[in-house]
Amino acid sequence: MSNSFDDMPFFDEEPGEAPRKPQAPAAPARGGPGGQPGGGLAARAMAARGAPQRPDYLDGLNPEQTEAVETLEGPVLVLAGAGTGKTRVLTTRIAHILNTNRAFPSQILAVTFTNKAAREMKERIAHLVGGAVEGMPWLGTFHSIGVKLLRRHAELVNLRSDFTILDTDDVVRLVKQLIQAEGLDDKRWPAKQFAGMIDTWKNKGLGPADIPEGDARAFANGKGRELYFAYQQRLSTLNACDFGDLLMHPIAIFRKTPDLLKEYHQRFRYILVDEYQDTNTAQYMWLRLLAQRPKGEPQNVCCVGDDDQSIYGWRGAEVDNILRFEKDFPGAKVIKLERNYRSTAHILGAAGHLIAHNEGRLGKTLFTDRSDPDDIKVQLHNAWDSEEEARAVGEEIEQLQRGASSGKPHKLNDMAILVRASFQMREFEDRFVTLGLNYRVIGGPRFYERLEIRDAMAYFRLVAQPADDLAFERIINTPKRGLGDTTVRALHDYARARDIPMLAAAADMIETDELKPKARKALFDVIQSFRRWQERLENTSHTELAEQILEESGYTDMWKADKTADAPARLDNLKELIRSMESFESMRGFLEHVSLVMDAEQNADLDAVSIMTLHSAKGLEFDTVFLPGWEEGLFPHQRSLDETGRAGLEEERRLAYVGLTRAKRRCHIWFVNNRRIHGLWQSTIPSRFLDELPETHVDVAAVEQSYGGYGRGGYGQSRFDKAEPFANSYSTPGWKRAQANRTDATRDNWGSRSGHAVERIGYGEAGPKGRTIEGELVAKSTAAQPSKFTIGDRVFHLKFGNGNITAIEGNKLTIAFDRAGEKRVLDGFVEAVS
DNA sequence: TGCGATAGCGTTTTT
DNA sequence: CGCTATCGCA
Repeated sequence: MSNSFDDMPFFDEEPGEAPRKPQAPAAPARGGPGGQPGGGLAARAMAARGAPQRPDYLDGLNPEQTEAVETLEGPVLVLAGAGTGKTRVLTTRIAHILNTNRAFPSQILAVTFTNKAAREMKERIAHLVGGAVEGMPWLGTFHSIGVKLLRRHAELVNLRSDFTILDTDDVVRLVKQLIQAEGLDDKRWPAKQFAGMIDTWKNKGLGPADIPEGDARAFANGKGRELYFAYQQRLSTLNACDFGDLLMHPIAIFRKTPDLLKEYHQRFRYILVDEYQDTNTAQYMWLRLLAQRPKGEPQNVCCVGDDDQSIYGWRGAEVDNILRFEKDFPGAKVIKLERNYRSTAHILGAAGHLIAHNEGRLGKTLFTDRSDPDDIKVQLHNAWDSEEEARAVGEEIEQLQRGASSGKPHKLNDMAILVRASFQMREFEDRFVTLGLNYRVIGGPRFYERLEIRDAMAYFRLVAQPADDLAFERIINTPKRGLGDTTVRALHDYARARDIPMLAAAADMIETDELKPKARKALFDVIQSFRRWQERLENTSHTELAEQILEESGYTDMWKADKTADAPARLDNLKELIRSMESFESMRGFLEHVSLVMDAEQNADLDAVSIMTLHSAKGLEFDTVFLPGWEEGLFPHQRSLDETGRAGLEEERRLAYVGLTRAKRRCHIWFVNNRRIHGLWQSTIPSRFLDELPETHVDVAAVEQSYGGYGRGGYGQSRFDKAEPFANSYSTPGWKRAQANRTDATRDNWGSRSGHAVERIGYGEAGPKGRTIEGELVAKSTAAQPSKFTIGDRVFHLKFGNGNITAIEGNKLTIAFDRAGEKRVLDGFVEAVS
């Protein structure tokens, strides 16, 4: 097999992706009417003759990839490291199944986590097999496939097939109503929290009857279970589902009707799952049900994932699913993909060394056999504070853009800033605005989550699905029609008493005299409007209807009359919404799309730096990556350590690994000495992850100090406080610890360092109460202690210098600094000056 | 009903 | 500190 790609533009693409030969004329038409899936006679004949034509799409795959593509019988686990061509394997495998006539497109179940991944996969398969594959009806996210199953068999779980899918916002509102209906204080028992609990339960595959007693008691004076039951009951009445149900209901259906399950077994000859490390328990159960086969029949399940990139444990993903694969699927073949086509040796070296500090992993080491004369080590920088960090990153970006260092200009599109928490983004944005540097923020508030979009959608939903009470309540008085709380409550009660939708209740009630004349008239008008719109549903194009609804309801007028600054933008968004409906066949199709696919495309034309969280960076790659904020408490994040201990630490480390492995050529890590958190300046110490990076692959860039400096007695004991980090190779505590024994809790200077950090960071006395993880003292947030200072005291602060205390509030001091002006700081950061 | 004051809170995010 | 959500008042 030709595995050389010396002639390829370096680092630009994965191997076989580059020199794409003219598409094979091959891509045989398969499965025409009456065609037999197994019946590629010509192909078989050819194979029989012993001169199998090796299909084009297999060219350029390395041996492991080839094995992963060609091992079609029996369970396969592909452990695909970052940048090892995972998607390529998955898509080629599907192409191979189709091309060898082993199955029709409709007999392949391929599951992804995001719609984006599903979309990409479809495109790539189409490309591979020459665009001939119409179908792949069962390629999609767990949820979208769940919907599909559920629409077919809704009646088995007491739904109608036109059920609505509620999003988080709807769910919270519904839960709130239930909590209030129980006569509970919704401040003491926040709906949001309970909605979160329901979601967690459903991720674990637990219905109201299955949740642990402890969980059930923990909420609402022991009414947790009751509330959960009530919630499910209410969903059923509303003919609605939440996201969790899209997994739970299919599971219930399969369990309840084995015959039906058997049909699906016969249908799905091949099952593929992407990002297997991210599956939660419910998804796992779902998969197990579908993957079962009678003894003797092969389980053609192929799961692809990377345990080192499991970063969603906090939302229910069970890494254990991937770690356990061989037990779950006896006889499974495990294929590791470790040859990396993305990053330079230095970047891989740094990332590999870091991730080796984790215990619970299957163990892979990425390598590249390409050598780059320009291979740059990972650059480690320090800045005095986050402002300086943003300034310096901005400068570096401008230099790259100008081509200052390497001669050729770099595109902003090839650069990204990956942060741990979104509050970090702001400083970069501010800086880039002043510089006039284009940037784009990935993630953040989404198009379909905006108020005006949600309102408009509620109108559409109610027209298409008159039983959608949540939509009804949302817009019945938007724009204002004089249908306030009293009216809505009356309608609500009336509807609940008769078990009918609120819209129907409204139609009833205008016939009675229960409402005040004014409300009655207003309600009458709205209902007339809805009747009108419903009639048009059949014979008017959905985009036209949508426009009419927004016009006639007075919704657009409402925003036109609004003189707040963002009103014009909202009107634009509404237009955009209508425009985006054009690509759908019907209102219903559109609504379904929106409930499942909440993302909107970004403007790809603009050359701009990307700013996003590490989480949303998974799966992406950039030439140059900036990783700011590597400080204890932020990264690894304190809360992660507090809440999930060592598992949390390991997940944070995987996040760091994900960050590093996004970079193709250049990776810049930053840490600062001072960061403002919740409005208070806090001293920070370098992240322990920095100490876990190998000297051989990291350069410590010159530390520039704007002012101040470390000055008074080192307050971190990290080697990064000293002029010469990496004094001797592999002598760092982290590395030694990893080498010594992965389980042994050696109390090296980690403990003292973190303990020290605790003091300086001002989290209070960690002291004996601090939690210990593997010999590392983890800072524990504790209540503030009264300050030892008094107003008027003269104090010294590392960042701001000398000043006088003007106010004290617990351990928070307001100080008028001689140079820096008035600031609020924690008292742990200042020293009395005599 | 609508706005201004204020209490509370402050990782990560998909579907 | 800055955002949001809710409350109380006009």
